[in-house]
Amino acid sequence: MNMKAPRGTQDLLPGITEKWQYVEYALIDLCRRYNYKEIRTPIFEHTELFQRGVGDSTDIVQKEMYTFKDRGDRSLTLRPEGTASVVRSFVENKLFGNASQPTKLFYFGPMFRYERPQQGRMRQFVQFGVEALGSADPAVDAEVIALAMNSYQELGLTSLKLVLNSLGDLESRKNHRQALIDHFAPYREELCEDCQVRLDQNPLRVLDCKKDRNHPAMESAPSILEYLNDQSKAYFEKVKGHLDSMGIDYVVDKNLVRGLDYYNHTAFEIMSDAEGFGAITTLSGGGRYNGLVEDLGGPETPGIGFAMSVERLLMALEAEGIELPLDESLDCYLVSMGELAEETSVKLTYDLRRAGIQVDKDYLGKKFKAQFKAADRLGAKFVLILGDEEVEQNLVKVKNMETGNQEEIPLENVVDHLRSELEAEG
RNA sequence: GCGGCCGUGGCGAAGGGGUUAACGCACCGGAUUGUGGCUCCGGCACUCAUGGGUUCGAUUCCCAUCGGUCGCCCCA
Repeated sequence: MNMKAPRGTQDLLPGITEKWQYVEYALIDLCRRYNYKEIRTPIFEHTELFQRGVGDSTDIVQKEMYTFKDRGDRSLTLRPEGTASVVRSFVENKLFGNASQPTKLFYFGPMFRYERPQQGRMRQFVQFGVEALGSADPAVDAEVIALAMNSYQELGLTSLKLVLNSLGDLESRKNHRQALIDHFAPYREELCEDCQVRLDQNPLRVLDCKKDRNHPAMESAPSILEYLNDQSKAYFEKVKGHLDSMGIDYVVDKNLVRGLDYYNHTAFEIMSDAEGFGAITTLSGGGRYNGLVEDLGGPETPGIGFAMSVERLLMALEAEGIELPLDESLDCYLVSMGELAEETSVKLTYDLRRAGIQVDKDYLGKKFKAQFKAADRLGAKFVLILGDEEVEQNLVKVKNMETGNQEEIPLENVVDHLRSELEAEG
Protein backbone atom coordinates (compact mmCIF):
# COMPACT_ATOMS: atom_id res chain seq x y z
CA MET A 1 0.00 0.00 0.00
CA ASN A 2 1.22 3.42 -0.92
CA MET A 3 1.14 5.42 2.26
CA LYS A 4 2.24 8.67 0.72
CA ALA A 5 0.09 11.67 0.01
CA PRO A 6 -0.93 11.65 -3.66
CA ARG A 7 1.31 13.43 -6.11
CA GLY A 8 0.93 17.16 -6.11
CA THR A 9 -0.69 17.28 -2.67
CA GLN A 10 0.93 18.22 0.58
CA ASP A 11 0.39 18.02 4.31
CA LEU A 12 0.51 21.33 6.08
CA LEU A 13 1.95 20.62 9.49
CA PRO A 14 2.18 22.54 12.75
CA GLY A 15 4.87 25.16 12.28
CA ILE A 16 3.46 26.21 8.94
CA THR A 17 -0.29 26.03 9.56
CA GLU A 18 0.21 29.00 11.87
CA LYS A 19 1.31 31.01 8.84
CA TRP A 20 -1.72 29.89 6.89
CA GLN A 21 -4.00 30.92 9.72
CA TYR A 22 -2.32 34.30 9.98
CA VAL A 23 -2.64 34.91 6.26
CA GLU A 24 -6.23 33.76 6.21
CA TYR A 25 -7.22 36.07 9.05
CA ALA A 26 -5.38 38.99 7.45
CA LEU A 27 -7.24 38.46 4.18
CA ILE A 28 -10.59 38.07 5.89
CA ASP A 29 -10.00 41.33 7.71
CA LEU A 30 -9.08 43.01 4.45
CA CYS A 31 -12.35 41.81 2.94
CA ARG A 32 -14.22 43.13 5.93
CA ARG A 33 -12.84 46.61 5.24
CA TYR A 34 -13.84 46.37 1.58
CA ASN A 35 -17.20 44.92 2.63
CA TYR A 36 -16.87 41.61 0.83
CA LYS A 37 -18.73 38.69 2.44
CA GLU A 38 -17.58 35.12 2.52
CA ILE A 39 -19.21 32.49 0.35
CA ARG A 40 -18.49 28.77 0.67
CA THR A 41 -19.43 26.59 -2.25
CA PRO A 42 -18.94 22.84 -2.75
CA ILE A 43 -15.54 21.48 -3.64
CA PHE A 44 -17.04 19.51 -6.52
CA GLU A 45 -19.62 20.51 -9.06
CA HIS A 46 -21.28 19.07 -12.14
CA THR A 47 -18.62 18.79 -14.81
CA GLU A 48 -20.78 20.74 -17.19
CA LEU A 49 -20.53 23.85 -15.02
CA PHE A 50 -16.82 24.15 -15.70
CA GLN A 51 -17.11 23.17 -19.33
CA ARG A 52 -19.54 26.01 -19.89
CA GLY A 53 -18.27 28.42 -17.28
CA VAL A 54 -14.54 28.18 -17.79
CA GLY A 55 -14.72 27.34 -21.48
CA ASP A 56 -14.20 24.22 -23.55
CA SER A 57 -11.17 25.58 -25.35
CA THR A 58 -9.18 26.24 -22.20
CA ASP A 59 -6.29 24.13 -20.97
CA ILE A 60 -8.11 23.70 -17.70
CA VAL A 61 -11.08 21.97 -19.27
CA GLN A 62 -9.15 20.13 -21.94
CA LYS A 63 -6.48 18.50 -19.81
CA GLU A 64 -6.43 19.58 -16.20
CA MET A 65 -9.72 18.63 -14.60
CA TYR A 66 -10.20 15.99 -11.93
CA THR A 67 -13.38 14.47 -13.30
CA PHE A 68 -15.08 11.35 -11.97
CA LYS A 69 -18.37 9.52 -12.04
CA ASP A 70 -20.26 9.12 -8.80
CA ARG A 71 -22.37 6.10 -7.90
CA GLY A 72 -25.35 7.65 -9.60
CA ASP A 73 -23.37 7.88 -12.84
CA ARG A 74 -23.20 11.66 -12.67
CA SER A 75 -20.07 13.32 -14.02
CA LEU A 76 -18.58 15.49 -11.30
CA THR A 77 -15.39 17.54 -11.21
CA LEU A 78 -13.24 18.81 -8.37
CA ARG A 79 -13.35 22.56 -8.86
CA PRO A 80 -10.33 23.88 -10.81
CA GLU A 81 -11.15 27.50 -9.96
CA GLY A 82 -13.68 29.46 -8.01
CA THR A 83 -15.54 31.84 -10.29
CA ALA A 84 -17.79 29.32 -12.03
CA SER A 85 -19.01 27.95 -8.69
CA VAL A 86 -19.64 31.39 -7.23
CA VAL A 87 -21.59 32.46 -10.28
CA ARG A 88 -23.57 29.22 -10.21
CA SER A 89 -24.44 29.84 -6.59
CA PHE A 90 -25.29 33.49 -7.30
CA VAL A 91 -27.78 32.34 -9.92
CA GLU A 92 -29.13 29.35 -8.01
CA ASN A 93 -29.71 31.31 -4.81
CA LYS A 94 -30.95 34.37 -6.68
CA LEU A 95 -28.51 36.65 -4.91
CA PHE A 96 -29.21 39.21 -7.63
CA GLY A 97 -32.48 39.83 -5.82
CA ASN A 98 -30.81 40.79 -2.54
CA ALA A 99 -31.08 44.31 -1.23
CA SER A 100 -27.40 45.13 -1.31
CA GLN A 101 -25.97 45.34 -4.79
CA PRO A 102 -23.48 44.79 -6.22
CA THR A 103 -23.02 41.41 -4.58
CA LYS A 104 -19.48 41.39 -3.21
CA LEU A 105 -18.15 37.97 -2.26
CA PHE A 106 -14.90 36.35 -1.28
CA TYR A 107 -13.87 32.72 -0.92
CA PHE A 108 -10.93 30.78 0.42
CA GLY A 109 -10.38 27.12 -0.27
CA PRO A 110 -8.75 24.27 -2.17
CA MET A 111 -8.78 24.01 -5.96
CA PHE A 112 -7.64 21.07 -8.08
CA ARG A 113 -5.82 20.81 -11.37
CA TYR A 114 -4.16 17.78 -12.87
CA GLU A 115 -0.73 19.12 -13.83
CA ARG A 116 2.90 18.23 -13.39
CA PRO A 117 3.75 19.60 -9.97
CA GLN A 118 6.65 21.97 -9.37
CA GLN A 119 7.32 24.77 -6.98
CA GLY A 120 4.24 26.96 -6.80
CA ARG A 121 2.14 24.52 -8.75
CA MET A 122 0.32 21.81 -6.85
CA ARG A 123 -2.49 19.54 -7.93
CA GLN A 124 -4.36 20.65 -4.86
CA PHE A 125 -3.76 24.26 -3.98
CA VAL A 126 -5.57 26.97 -2.11
CA GLN A 127 -7.02 30.05 -3.65
CA PHE A 128 -8.31 33.20 -2.08
CA GLY A 129 -10.56 35.07 -4.46
CA VAL A 130 -13.10 37.79 -4.77
CA GLU A 131 -16.09 38.37 -7.06
CA ALA A 132 -18.16 41.53 -7.47
CA LEU A 133 -21.40 40.86 -9.33
CA GLY A 134 -23.96 43.33 -10.56
CA SER A 135 -22.06 46.47 -11.42
CA ALA A 136 -20.38 47.61 -14.62
CA ASP A 137 -18.82 50.62 -12.97
CA PRO A 138 -15.09 50.92 -13.73
CA ALA A 139 -14.66 51.91 -10.10
CA VAL A 140 -15.49 48.33 -9.18
CA ASP A 141 -12.70 47.10 -11.44
CA ALA A 142 -10.39 49.47 -9.62
CA GLU A 143 -11.70 48.33 -6.25
CA VAL A 144 -11.05 44.67 -7.03
CA ILE A 145 -7.56 45.42 -8.30
CA ALA A 146 -6.87 47.54 -5.23
CA LEU A 147 -8.05 44.73 -2.97
CA ALA A 148 -5.82 42.28 -4.82
CA MET A 149 -2.79 44.53 -4.44
CA ASN A 150 -3.60 45.23 -0.79
CA SER A 151 -3.74 41.50 -0.10
CA TYR A 152 -0.02 41.39 -0.66
CA GLN A 153 0.86 44.80 0.69
CA GLU A 154 -0.93 44.10 3.97
CA LEU A 155 1.50 41.30 4.62
CA GLY A 156 4.53 43.40 3.77
CA LEU A 157 5.27 42.44 0.19
CA THR A 158 6.78 45.13 -1.99
CA SER A 159 8.23 43.43 -5.07
CA LEU A 160 4.96 43.51 -6.93
CA LYS A 161 4.12 44.23 -10.53
CA LEU A 162 0.59 44.90 -11.69
CA VAL A 163 0.06 44.10 -15.35
CA LEU A 164 -3.05 45.43 -16.99
CA ASN A 165 -4.84 45.06 -20.28
CA SER A 166 -8.27 45.46 -21.81
CA LEU A 167 -9.85 42.79 -23.93
CA GLY A 168 -12.73 45.05 -24.87
CA ASP A 169 -16.41 44.31 -25.21
CA LEU A 170 -17.97 41.70 -27.47
CA GLU A 171 -17.92 43.88 -30.58
CA SER A 172 -14.30 44.91 -30.08
CA ARG A 173 -13.28 41.34 -29.47
CA LYS A 174 -15.09 40.11 -32.55
CA ASN A 175 -13.39 42.66 -34.77
CA HIS A 176 -10.02 42.00 -33.24
CA ARG A 177 -10.46 38.28 -33.54
CA GLN A 178 -11.07 38.57 -37.27
CA ALA A 179 -8.11 40.89 -37.66
CA LEU A 180 -5.89 38.35 -35.91
CA ILE A 181 -7.06 35.50 -38.10
CA ASP A 182 -6.45 37.59 -41.22
CA HIS A 183 -3.04 38.63 -39.92
CA PHE A 184 -1.74 35.19 -39.03
CA ALA A 185 -3.36 33.21 -41.85
CA PRO A 186 -0.42 33.70 -44.29
CA TYR A 187 2.01 32.43 -41.62
CA ARG A 188 -0.11 29.53 -40.40
CA GLU A 189 2.41 26.87 -41.40
CA GLU A 190 5.23 28.66 -39.60
CA LEU A 191 3.47 28.74 -36.24
CA CYS A 192 3.77 26.03 -33.63
CA GLU A 193 1.20 23.24 -33.53
CA ASP A 194 -0.57 24.66 -30.54
CA CYS A 195 -0.93 28.02 -32.21
CA GLN A 196 -2.39 26.54 -35.34
CA VAL A 197 -5.16 25.15 -33.19
CA ARG A 198 -5.43 28.38 -31.23
CA LEU A 199 -5.84 30.30 -34.45
CA ASP A 200 -9.11 28.52 -35.03
CA GLN A 201 -10.36 28.29 -31.49
CA ASN A 202 -9.13 31.39 -29.72
CA PRO A 203 -6.70 33.43 -31.84
CA LEU A 204 -6.20 35.83 -28.95
CA ARG A 205 -4.09 33.25 -27.21
CA VAL A 206 -1.60 33.05 -30.06
CA LEU A 207 -0.32 36.36 -28.75
CA ASP A 208 0.45 34.69 -25.46
CA CYS A 209 2.54 31.91 -26.99
CA LYS A 210 6.10 31.78 -25.77
CA LYS A 211 7.33 29.49 -28.52
CA ASP A 212 6.33 31.80 -31.32
CA ARG A 213 7.24 34.88 -29.37
CA ASN A 214 9.98 35.82 -31.80
CA HIS A 215 8.06 35.19 -34.98
CA PRO A 216 8.09 38.38 -37.09
CA ALA A 217 4.34 38.27 -37.46
CA MET A 218 4.02 38.55 -33.71
CA GLU A 219 5.46 42.02 -33.49
CA SER A 220 3.19 43.37 -36.20
CA ALA A 221 0.08 41.57 -34.97
CA PRO A 222 -2.95 43.77 -34.46
CA SER A 223 -3.24 44.79 -30.83
CA ILE A 224 -6.57 44.50 -29.08
CA LEU A 225 -6.04 48.03 -27.86
CA GLU A 226 -6.24 49.28 -31.45
CA TYR A 227 -9.53 47.50 -31.90
CA LEU A 228 -11.30 48.73 -28.81
CA ASN A 229 -14.43 50.60 -29.78
CA ASP A 230 -15.11 53.96 -28.21
CA GLN A 231 -17.06 52.51 -25.32
CA SER A 232 -14.43 49.96 -24.47
CA LYS A 233 -11.69 52.51 -24.81
CA ALA A 234 -13.48 54.90 -22.50
CA TYR A 235 -14.05 52.12 -19.99
CA PHE A 236 -10.38 51.19 -19.91
CA GLU A 237 -9.40 54.84 -19.52
CA LYS A 238 -11.68 55.17 -16.50
CA VAL A 239 -10.24 52.07 -14.84
CA LYS A 240 -6.74 53.41 -15.34
CA GLY A 241 -7.80 56.81 -14.09
CA HIS A 242 -9.09 55.33 -10.85
CA LEU A 243 -5.87 53.40 -10.37
CA ASP A 244 -3.87 56.55 -11.02
CA SER A 245 -5.82 58.50 -8.44
CA MET A 246 -5.29 55.75 -5.86
CA GLY A 247 -1.61 55.79 -6.65
CA ILE A 248 -1.50 52.18 -7.77
CA ASP A 249 1.25 51.62 -10.32
CA TYR A 250 0.70 49.36 -13.30
CA VAL A 251 2.06 48.56 -16.72
CA VAL A 252 -0.18 47.94 -19.69
CA ASP A 253 0.72 44.78 -21.55
CA LYS A 254 -1.23 44.42 -24.77
CA ASN A 255 -0.28 40.77 -24.92
CA LEU A 256 -1.74 39.91 -21.55
CA VAL A 257 -4.42 37.37 -22.30
CA ARG A 258 -6.10 35.49 -19.53
CA GLY A 259 -6.37 31.75 -19.92
CA LEU A 260 -10.08 31.52 -19.32
CA ASP A 261 -12.69 32.16 -21.95
CA TYR A 262 -15.03 34.30 -19.92
CA TYR A 263 -12.95 37.45 -19.67
CA ASN A 264 -13.69 40.78 -21.34
CA HIS A 265 -12.75 44.39 -20.71
CA THR A 266 -10.33 44.55 -17.78
CA ALA A 267 -7.76 41.77 -17.42
CA PHE A 268 -4.91 41.89 -14.95
CA GLU A 269 -2.19 39.87 -13.32
CA ILE A 270 -0.03 40.50 -10.30
CA MET A 271 3.49 39.16 -10.46
CA SER A 272 6.41 39.02 -8.08
CA ASP A 273 9.70 40.71 -8.92
CA ALA A 274 11.49 39.10 -6.00
CA GLU A 275 14.88 37.49 -6.52
CA GLY A 276 14.97 33.72 -6.62
CA PHE A 277 11.26 33.33 -6.98
CA GLY A 278 11.57 30.58 -9.57
CA ALA A 279 9.96 30.14 -12.94
CA ILE A 280 6.44 30.91 -11.88
CA THR A 281 6.05 34.56 -11.05
CA THR A 282 2.32 35.04 -11.36
CA LEU A 283 0.79 35.53 -7.94
CA SER A 284 -2.74 36.19 -8.99
CA GLY A 285 -4.94 37.02 -11.92
CA GLY A 286 -8.37 38.28 -12.63
CA GLY A 287 -10.62 40.24 -14.87
CA ARG A 288 -14.10 41.23 -15.88
CA TYR A 289 -16.57 38.65 -17.08
CA ASN A 290 -19.72 40.41 -18.22
CA GLY A 291 -21.90 37.75 -19.79
CA LEU A 292 -20.86 34.80 -17.65
CA VAL A 293 -23.87 35.04 -15.38
CA GLU A 294 -26.14 34.89 -18.40
CA ASP A 295 -24.19 31.97 -19.83
CA LEU A 296 -24.89 30.10 -16.63
CA GLY A 297 -28.60 30.80 -16.73
CA GLY A 298 -28.89 33.99 -14.73
CA PRO A 299 -30.09 37.46 -15.62
CA GLU A 300 -27.79 39.80 -17.50
CA THR A 301 -25.28 40.69 -14.80
CA PRO A 302 -21.80 42.16 -15.13
CA GLY A 303 -19.05 40.79 -12.94
CA ILE A 304 -15.39 41.06 -12.10
CA GLY A 305 -13.09 39.13 -9.82
CA PHE A 306 -9.64 37.81 -9.14
CA ALA A 307 -8.02 34.82 -7.51
CA MET A 308 -4.66 34.28 -5.91
CA SER A 309 -2.74 31.24 -4.82
CA VAL A 310 -2.03 31.19 -1.12
CA GLU A 311 0.95 28.87 -1.71
CA ARG A 312 2.49 31.46 -4.00
CA LEU A 313 1.73 34.22 -1.56
CA LEU A 314 3.72 32.34 1.09
CA MET A 315 6.50 31.75 -1.43
CA ALA A 316 6.62 35.46 -2.14
CA LEU A 317 6.87 36.21 1.58
CA GLU A 318 9.77 33.81 1.81
CA ALA A 319 11.46 35.26 -1.28
CA GLU A 320 11.30 38.73 0.26
CA GLY A 321 12.47 37.45 3.63
CA ILE A 322 9.33 38.57 5.43
CA GLU A 323 8.68 36.98 8.82
CA LEU A 324 5.06 37.00 9.91
CA PRO A 325 4.60 38.18 13.51
CA LEU A 326 3.50 34.84 14.89
CA ASP A 327 3.19 34.26 18.61
CA GLU A 328 4.79 30.92 19.31
CA SER A 329 5.04 31.13 23.07
CA LEU A 330 3.05 29.27 25.69
CA ASP A 331 1.49 31.07 28.64
CA CYS A 332 2.15 28.41 31.18
CA TYR A 333 3.58 24.93 31.72
CA LEU A 334 2.73 22.93 34.76
CA VAL A 335 5.51 20.86 36.29
CA SER A 336 4.35 18.29 38.77
CA MET A 337 5.86 15.55 40.81
CA GLY A 338 4.49 12.88 43.04
CA GLU A 339 1.32 10.83 43.23
CA LEU A 340 -0.51 13.36 45.33
CA ALA A 341 0.31 16.23 43.02
CA GLU A 342 -0.80 14.47 39.87
CA GLU A 343 -4.46 14.59 40.80
CA THR A 344 -4.25 18.27 41.69
CA SER A 345 -2.27 19.13 38.59
CA VAL A 346 -4.92 17.68 36.27
CA LYS A 347 -7.55 19.73 38.04
CA LEU A 348 -5.46 22.89 38.11
CA THR A 349 -4.65 22.59 34.41
CA TYR A 350 -8.34 22.31 33.69
CA ASP A 351 -9.22 25.33 35.83
CA LEU A 352 -6.56 27.46 34.18
CA ARG A 353 -7.76 26.56 30.72
CA ARG A 354 -11.34 27.31 31.64
CA ALA A 355 -10.12 30.69 32.83
CA GLY A 356 -8.71 31.41 29.39
CA ILE A 357 -5.07 30.70 30.11
CA GLN A 358 -3.01 28.65 27.70
CA VAL A 359 -1.53 25.72 29.61
CA ASP A 360 0.20 22.46 28.95
CA LYS A 361 1.70 19.77 31.15
CA ASP A 362 3.70 16.55 30.90
CA TYR A 363 2.02 13.30 29.96
CA LEU A 364 5.08 11.11 29.53
CA GLY A 365 6.07 10.67 33.14
CA LYS A 366 9.16 12.79 32.66
CA LYS A 367 11.53 13.58 35.43
CA PHE A 368 11.30 16.96 37.12
CA LYS A 369 14.27 18.32 35.26
CA ALA A 370 13.03 17.06 31.92
CA GLN A 371 9.69 18.74 32.51
CA PHE A 372 11.51 22.03 32.97
CA LYS A 373 13.38 21.44 29.79
CA ALA A 374 10.12 20.84 27.98
CA ALA A 375 8.68 24.05 29.41
CA ASP A 376 11.72 25.92 28.17
CA ARG A 377 11.50 24.43 24.70
CA LEU A 378 7.83 25.30 24.42
CA GLY A 379 8.64 28.91 25.25
CA ALA A 380 6.57 28.90 28.43
CA LYS A 381 6.30 32.31 30.05
CA PHE A 382 5.50 30.81 33.43
CA VAL A 383 6.08 27.46 35.05
CA LEU A 384 3.85 26.28 37.84
CA ILE A 385 5.50 23.86 40.23
CA LEU A 386 3.33 21.44 42.06
CA GLY A 387 4.86 18.67 44.11
CA ASP A 388 3.59 16.75 47.07
CA GLU A 389 5.15 19.35 49.38
CA GLU A 390 3.14 22.13 47.75
CA VAL A 391 -0.06 20.12 47.83
CA GLU A 392 0.37 19.53 51.53
CA GLN A 393 0.88 23.25 52.12
CA ASN A 394 -1.91 24.07 49.67
CA LEU A 395 0.25 26.31 47.49
CA VAL A 396 1.84 26.45 44.07
CA LYS A 397 5.20 27.87 43.10
CA VAL A 398 4.97 30.23 40.16
CA LYS A 399 8.18 30.88 38.27
CA ASN A 400 8.62 33.59 35.68
CA MET A 401 10.89 31.92 33.15
CA GLU A 402 12.23 35.14 31.74
CA THR A 403 13.25 36.82 34.98
CA GLY A 404 13.77 33.64 36.98
CA ASN A 405 11.68 35.07 39.81
CA GLN A 406 9.65 32.59 41.76
CA GLU A 407 6.91 33.04 44.30
CA GLU A 408 4.61 30.88 46.36
CA ILE A 409 0.92 31.38 45.73
CA PRO A 410 -1.98 29.77 47.59
CA LEU A 411 -3.60 27.17 45.33
CA GLU A 412 -6.95 28.95 45.23
CA ASN A 413 -5.34 32.20 44.08
CA VAL A 414 -3.24 30.75 41.28
CA VAL A 415 -5.72 31.38 38.49
CA ASP A 416 -6.19 35.04 39.35
CA HIS A 417 -2.52 35.57 40.07
CA LEU A 418 -1.42 34.08 36.77
CA ARG A 419 -4.03 36.02 34.87
CA SER A 420 -2.83 39.34 36.23
CA GLU A 421 0.80 38.38 35.69
CA LEU A 422 0.07 37.55 32.06
CA GLU A 423 -1.82 40.80 31.59
CA ALA A 424 1.15 42.69 32.99
CA GLU A 425 3.36 40.90 30.48
CA GLY A 426 1.10 42.09 27.67
C1' G B 1 2.29 15.86 -21.62
C1' C B 2 8.08 16.52 -22.63
C1' G B 3 13.42 17.08 -20.90
C1' G B 4 17.74 17.58 -17.00
C1' C B 5 19.14 16.32 -11.93
C1' C B 6 17.99 13.54 -7.53
C1' G B 7 15.86 9.58 -3.71
C1' U B 8 20.83 6.84 2.74
C1' G B 9 17.97 7.66 10.41
C1' G B 10 12.95 12.73 12.55
C1' C B 11 16.21 16.55 9.62
C1' G B 12 20.98 17.72 7.02
C1' A B 13 24.56 14.70 4.94
C1' A B 14 29.35 11.04 3.87
C1' G B 15 30.24 6.44 1.70
C1' G B 16 30.72 2.93 -2.15
C1' G B 17 30.01 -4.48 -5.15
C1' G B 18 31.96 -8.04 0.30
C1' U B 19 28.93 -7.71 6.37
C1' U B 20 30.35 -2.71 12.66
C1' A B 21 26.49 2.18 7.05
C1' A B 22 30.78 7.97 9.03
C1' C B 23 29.56 12.74 10.96
C1' G B 24 26.36 17.04 12.44
C1' C B 25 21.48 18.65 14.33
C1' A B 26 17.24 17.00 16.88
C1' C B 27 15.45 13.50 20.37
C1' C B 28 15.96 10.15 24.93
C1' G B 29 18.81 8.87 29.39
C1' G B 30 22.79 9.93 32.95
C1' A B 31 26.55 13.20 35.53
C1' U B 32 23.04 17.22 38.58
C1' U B 33 18.01 11.95 43.79
C1' G B 34 12.62 19.11 43.18
C1' U B 35 14.16 24.06 38.97
C1' G B 36 15.36 25.55 31.87
C1' G B 37 19.29 27.70 28.43
C1' C B 38 26.10 25.71 29.05
C1' U B 39 29.41 21.30 29.43
C1' C B 40 30.63 16.10 29.46
C1' C B 41 29.16 10.80 28.84
C1' G B 42 25.92 7.20 26.74
C1' G B 43 21.66 5.65 23.52
C1' C B 44 19.27 6.20 18.73
C1' A B 45 19.44 2.98 10.41
C1' C B 46 17.08 -5.50 11.78
C1' U B 47 13.21 -2.09 3.94
C1' C B 48 20.18 2.68 2.38
C1' A B 49 12.27 5.01 -2.15
C1' U B 50 9.75 0.40 -4.38
C1' G B 51 9.96 -3.85 -7.74
C1' G B 52 12.91 -6.73 -10.90
C1' G B 53 17.83 -7.98 -13.09
C1' U B 54 23.45 -8.79 -13.16
C1' U B 55 26.72 -11.20 -9.36
C1' C B 56 29.26 -16.13 -5.06
C1' G B 57 27.64 -11.41 -2.82
C1' A B 58 24.10 -5.08 -4.26
C1' U B 59 22.77 0.34 -0.16
C1' U B 60 26.71 0.61 -4.11
C1' C B 61 26.02 -1.60 -11.23
C1' C B 62 21.54 -2.04 -14.91
C1' C B 63 16.17 -1.54 -16.00
C1' A B 64 11.32 -0.21 -14.60
C1' U B 65 7.96 2.11 -11.27
C1' C B 66 6.85 5.74 -7.71
C1' G B 67 8.19 10.28 -5.58
C1' G B 68 10.95 14.96 -5.30
C1' U B 69 13.24 19.01 -7.85
C1' C B 70 14.36 22.39 -11.85
C1' G B 71 13.03 23.83 -16.77
C1' C B 72 9.28 23.67 -21.18
C1' C B 73 3.83 24.26 -22.06
C1' C B 74 0.26 26.78 -19.28
C1' C B 75 -1.53 28.88 -15.40
C1' A B 76 -2.93 30.45 -9.52
